[in-house]
Amino acid sequence: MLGDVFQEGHPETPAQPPAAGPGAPTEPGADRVERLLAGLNGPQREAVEHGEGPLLVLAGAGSGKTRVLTHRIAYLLATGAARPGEILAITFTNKAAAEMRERVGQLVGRSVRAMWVTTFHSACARMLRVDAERLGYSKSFTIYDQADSLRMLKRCLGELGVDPKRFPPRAVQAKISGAKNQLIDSDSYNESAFGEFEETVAEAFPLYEKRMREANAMDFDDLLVRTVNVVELFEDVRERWRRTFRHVLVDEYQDTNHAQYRLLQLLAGEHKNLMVVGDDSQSIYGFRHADVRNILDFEKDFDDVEIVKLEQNYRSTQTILSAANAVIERNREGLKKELWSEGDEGAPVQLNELTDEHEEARWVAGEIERLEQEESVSRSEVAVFYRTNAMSRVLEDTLQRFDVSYQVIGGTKFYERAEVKDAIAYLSLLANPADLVSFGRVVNSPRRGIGNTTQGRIASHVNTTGMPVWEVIERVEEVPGLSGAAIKAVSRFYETMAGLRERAEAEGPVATLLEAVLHESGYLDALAAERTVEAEGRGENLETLIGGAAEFDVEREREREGESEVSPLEEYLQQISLYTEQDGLASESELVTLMTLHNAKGLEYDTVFVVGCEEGAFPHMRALEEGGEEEERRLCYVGITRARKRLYMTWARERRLFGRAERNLPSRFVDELPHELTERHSAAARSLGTSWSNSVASEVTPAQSVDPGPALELQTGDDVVHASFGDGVVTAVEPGGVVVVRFSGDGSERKLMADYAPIRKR
DNA sequence: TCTTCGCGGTATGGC
DNA sequence: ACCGCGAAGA
Repeated sequence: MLGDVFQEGHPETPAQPPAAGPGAPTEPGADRVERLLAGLNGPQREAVEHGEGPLLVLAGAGSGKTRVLTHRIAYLLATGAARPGEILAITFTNKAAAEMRERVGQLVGRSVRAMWVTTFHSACARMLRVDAERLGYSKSFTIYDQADSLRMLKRCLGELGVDPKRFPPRAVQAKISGAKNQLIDSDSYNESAFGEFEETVAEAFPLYEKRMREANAMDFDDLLVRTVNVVELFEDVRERWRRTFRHVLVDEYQDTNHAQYRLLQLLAGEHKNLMVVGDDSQSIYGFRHADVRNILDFEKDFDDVEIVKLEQNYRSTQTILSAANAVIERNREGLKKELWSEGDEGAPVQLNELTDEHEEARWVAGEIERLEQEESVSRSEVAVFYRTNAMSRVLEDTLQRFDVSYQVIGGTKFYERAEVKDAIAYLSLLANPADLVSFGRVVNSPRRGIGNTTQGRIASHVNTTGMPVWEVIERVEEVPGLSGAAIKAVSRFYETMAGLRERAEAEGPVATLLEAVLHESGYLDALAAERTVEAEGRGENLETLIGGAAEFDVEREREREGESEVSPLEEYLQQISLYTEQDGLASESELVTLMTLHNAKGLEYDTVFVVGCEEGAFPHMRALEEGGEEEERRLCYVGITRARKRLYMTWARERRLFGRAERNLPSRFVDELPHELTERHSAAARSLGTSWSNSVASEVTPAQSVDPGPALELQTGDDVVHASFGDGVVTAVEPGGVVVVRFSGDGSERKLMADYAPIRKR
């Protein structure tokens, strides 16, 4: 669904797997049920066949949990226990939702269309489109992402005269978000606020809520909290959704927070048809207030819970599983589970020490090339995981230089680019005339001579009168203190927008509207006038955006034959505001996949590299400070268990952070791996000539043969390739790792740091 | 009002 | 190493 906007076409799913056949609907139920159960192991079958009432499936990594969920849904349909429209299946990420939808579709065909298979946030947004008016929002409320919400909060803090140096807006935002996820409102927060900082938060909290409501906007937390509010406050709403969702299924239950838990209780507390699937060992979202206790206490929270444990792993080699088990065993908290497999022993875990992040990246790139050439490993079956997004940059640079094409999941997202946010903000303002943050974003972009002063006066007029910003600019002459020039500029802006608004209200295709917006606002003209490569790139991004909108239009036409309660524009905005780039770029193409460990959950690859395994980086220092060692270890467990056949863990002795070189020890998690499962290599020891570690098996460094290796090895006469200067030849090697290279392109001779310059041997 | 420059904070993770 | 913001200049 969401994900489809940018996914390759629509693989118009033939939707009928061999099992169900075209005759499925008329096939006797018993047969269909038998086919659904065939191929499931004992515990899996038990979970699928579960009758009414709460069910907890403790599913170890790779134990076929999605299979159980999808088959359970199909089973409910096949046995007549539920109709498609009565199913609510919740996951945490859009990617997981898209996959689940696809796989359910393969089992049950087009009836998947009537089901709600989505994320918590999407489900809530959808429910709120129906009922938000009960809480004083209009249906067309805007969803603010973290950046938008921060802008709003900064505005509020400014209004209160809070010094941002003493009370960083981000910290205030985190506090408010934390409170909301605990379902603590601003009044109760105020009562328990302690100390200067919390008292400041207690002051900002209600104002922020007020301004958000005036802007008819919700942040991500609001989506959950407001849904809980509306379901809790209004009996008819509660009854409606309870009747609608007679079966609720939740994936990754270990990652639910209190608000989500409460919502599930409200929706499923009565009929109790709640199936939750999860693995406490993979609980890695404490930072966004997920509470492992939810899964640990599920048995106590509901009566007559059936528990099924899935421990047989169908994914990884025994070596990888043993490594995972060894790591997770160190945690004190958690339910005992032991993964086992009928599969092969497999290759040992490869541990590699490198001198710095550049060498690490080169090593990974070289090893990917070697695997491809010597073991015919497809690049699409290779993934590189890192702890923080910042680590992707060096990897990206290096892979590019090695001509290894890759895709990055997450990270700087398409929808977070300035030009894309601008375009969306125009649309948001058209859909929601009170959207002050979007107004602030677009009113002077492109430049219209409406600067900070004018904007500030408009904003405070909005605050004092409580009128939507749209109405304020419609009657801009009433805003106190504005110069004649400012009034004129704002009026012109208003006229343009009013024309666009009429088009929006005609409810035509979103793509057409978006194009009109970009043209008539002068946005494209301003871009064109820049005449820079960057501006060109931004133009291309906007074209991509329009293309995506066009796909949305087609999809909407086809999927929902006009039975939607909201306008196409509103629906589009909702979709993309919850969309994060999972890059449908397709797994068929030969791309190596890069992502954070958090993003990796739920995925699997033949070959996995976990880079940056250093104390301080992973486990991350900030996480350790917050007492999150166990969560970091679970994150490591998640990373390890993604690998089917080959697992590499690498670390760099030195890594640049904020431009400063930091020396680090290998991650404690590396040391927690039993020696008999690993093979340890060190390129660092060799190139530096010294080693801090005796455990380095220096005779086992076969990977070096294809690694372009530490550039220190360059000799006069070597042919090299530089990322930007192209081909060249080494004319001299100087002490301190400096090489002199003459480039054939322009004949220039340059001194380069062999270790850091983007060069490699030919 | 807009643009440029320089400083300082930043980069744990995501819906 | 990069981005955003404020101050100062145009």
